[in-house]
Amino acid sequence: MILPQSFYARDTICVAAELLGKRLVRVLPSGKRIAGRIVEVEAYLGVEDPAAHTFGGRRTARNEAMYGEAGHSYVYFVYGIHHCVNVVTQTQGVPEAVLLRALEIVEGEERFHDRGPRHKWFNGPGKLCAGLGVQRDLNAVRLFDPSSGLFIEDDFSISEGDIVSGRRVGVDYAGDAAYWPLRFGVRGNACLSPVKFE
DNA sequence: GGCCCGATCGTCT
DNA sequence: GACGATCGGGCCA
Repeated sequence: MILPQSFYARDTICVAAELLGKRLVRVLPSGKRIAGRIVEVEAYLGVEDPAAHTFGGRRTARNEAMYGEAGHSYVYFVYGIHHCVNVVTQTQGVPEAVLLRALEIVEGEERFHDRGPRHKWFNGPGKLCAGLGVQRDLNAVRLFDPSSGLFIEDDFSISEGDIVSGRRVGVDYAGDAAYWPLRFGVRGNACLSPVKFE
């Protein structure tokens, strides 16, 4: 049911595409379970990717989790307001990851009914973290371990024809790399982030 | 629906 | 001291 660590220790683009349809589960300190189907992701290809935090081998306290074992989380804080969560891929020392950008809720809906239309509850990386209560205390945790409070379960697989790809969002500083087709989504899903795939 | 803009602070130089 | 792997509100259509 829970995806094994070996799922993540592979080519980052493959992991990104195969994460679509899987179930991201958050168990809050209260024991309450919230889960959503992953419908949008972005791949970040490590030292050779100008859009990645680890471009050129940059290694700091913040991005240390990206250099760690596959299947760990990488949570960081942006714009002074939001958190974003990634899944670390590849082997130790190869700092690649997949950013989780949007979910379709499947468990715990009642908690969100006062937050506007359902398809906007998790349609962006910042809202995804806010909705699940993901902050830096969940950085570098094991996503293949149910005791982490954040883990990923097998659920659906999306066939290649139902996956759309496009440019990545918010990385214009990376030049051409912003246009590499490393964002993947479930075709036609209402819960995708607002930025269109081209 | 789309475009513009301000918020707000951790992180790195 | 500058900037960001974002969001929501305001405005216009």
